[in-house]
Amino acid sequence: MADPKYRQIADGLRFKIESGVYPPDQKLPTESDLTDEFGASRNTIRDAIKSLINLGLVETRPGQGTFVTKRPDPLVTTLSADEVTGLGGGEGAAYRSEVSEEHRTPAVSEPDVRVQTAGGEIAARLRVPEGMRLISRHQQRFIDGTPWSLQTSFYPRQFANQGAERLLEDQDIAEGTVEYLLKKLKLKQVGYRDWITVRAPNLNEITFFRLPPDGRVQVFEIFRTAFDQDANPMRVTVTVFPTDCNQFIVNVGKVPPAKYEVVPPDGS
Amino acid sequence: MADPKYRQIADGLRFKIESGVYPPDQKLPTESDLTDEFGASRNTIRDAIKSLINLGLVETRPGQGTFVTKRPDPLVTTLSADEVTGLGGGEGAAYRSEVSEEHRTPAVSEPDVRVQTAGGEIAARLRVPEGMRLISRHQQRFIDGTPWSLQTSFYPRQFANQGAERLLEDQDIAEGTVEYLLKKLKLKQVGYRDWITVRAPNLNEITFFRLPPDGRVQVFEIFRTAFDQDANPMRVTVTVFPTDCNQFIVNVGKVPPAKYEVVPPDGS
DNA sequence: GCAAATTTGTTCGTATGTATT
DNA sequence: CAATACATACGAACAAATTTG
Repeated sequence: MADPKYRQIADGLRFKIESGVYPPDQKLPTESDLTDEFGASRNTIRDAIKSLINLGLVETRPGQGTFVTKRPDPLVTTLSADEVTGLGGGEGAAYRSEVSEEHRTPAVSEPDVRVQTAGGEIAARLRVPEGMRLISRHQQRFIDGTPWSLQTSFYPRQFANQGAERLLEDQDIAEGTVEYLLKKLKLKQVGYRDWITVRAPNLNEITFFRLPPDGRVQVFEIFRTAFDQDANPMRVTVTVFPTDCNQFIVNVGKVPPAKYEVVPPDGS
Repeated sequence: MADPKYRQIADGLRFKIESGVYPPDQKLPTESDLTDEFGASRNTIRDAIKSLINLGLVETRPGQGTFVTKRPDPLVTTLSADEVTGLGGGEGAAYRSEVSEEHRTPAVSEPDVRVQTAGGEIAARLRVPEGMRLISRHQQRFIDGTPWSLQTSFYPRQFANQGAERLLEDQDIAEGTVEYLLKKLKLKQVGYRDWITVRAPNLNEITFFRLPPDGRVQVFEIFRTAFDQDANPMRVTVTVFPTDCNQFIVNVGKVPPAKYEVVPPDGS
């Protein structure tokens, strides 16, 4: 009798879900049925169900019931450069998203461009003093019309004075900023580092991605620092994705395409 | 008056936390103080605090109070191979963990070795029929004595018959399995693919990592498929890390060491 | 070292609101 | 419109952990 009652109930339901007694999309008994089944009050049943919601195992729909969740097809994004096209593969226009079925159509908003001062996080990655002026270019990305990622790129403000004026214009740079900066500033991107973190979403992100407001769905935050031929950071791009429908691939060395590894539902 | 009261309270507290009125480690007012401050019942206050817990903003300690969380130093692991040592950097003995201070000492348990049949997930990645017999080698990894990761590697069962008998022994393979398989089976690992996902922890993981049992701290699950010189999968390694104290780095092309990018607390 | 006070954790009861069928 | 099912909110009681006197 160590565990509290709501946890015992949660574990009991969890076992039934994970062992397939309640398969995905199945409706669980109603709260009042569970009240009888477990001999607990409705509030205690609800505490148990809340913890299953936190685990992502079930979702509740007012007026309908509680249902075992079925995860949506994940979007898979490759972070490493394409072996064939070489460095920068997937850069500029968008991250490449493979293993996503062909009928998926990406879209990008026009950038929201600002001049702002560098905060600690960005300043450290760009290796500039805190408070320096930066150009930030913020874009929203969609796939099949649904919000997919939020992306912000930061460049030193002086890039615009040194010939890359279009960084300050709120229009997409069609050839990609990698090409553009090479052409205008002779800055050649020779590599990049992706720094992958996971955190709770902020209010903006909850709104944009339409996440549950309690923050149980977290987000990837990926910091991409791009380096020029002198090994200096030339750009920092921060991209945010919900964790519940995004996965990432990193290829190292010689590897075949990922298509072969697409996987049936469930596993472990 | 659209939002429910507990959410308004949560947003109010959240704002105070994010704007620094309540800095990290600060104790929030007690539940009964908040009851007076917001004119809500204790249960409603508790609902608000629960949602802040889900967001990872606060933690409660029975008998003490509610405190603004302070995130621990993350462990940063590089997934891409080392530029200098070439392919396989960080393989065999352990993933490399850089930017972790030098005084951190890793440890690995002896492997738990089994012969089992391939499930869908692993079978697809190893490109073998489901139900085929596999050798699994499971290890627990620690840093400074605290649980860090759970790792399981899968190999085709017949590798042991073809000369790599030690795969079946429950002892660490000191030179690393990459070297061992090259020596014994002439299988040269020419590359690997890491597939990065995030999910809720299962009961094993909650126990091992000592995560809160409600699953609000999720885990990275990284599938590493290693390929041989014929572009066939020779190994699948699944590693699980808690997301709250682990981050990952991917280097592509020519990049300087990551040390420069270590970042002060907070940011946005 | 112990008892009291403080603070959060669990459980129940009850009432009312809102979404769906 | 009525019935069903989940969501929110309040009140109350006791338990468990911790600090304080």
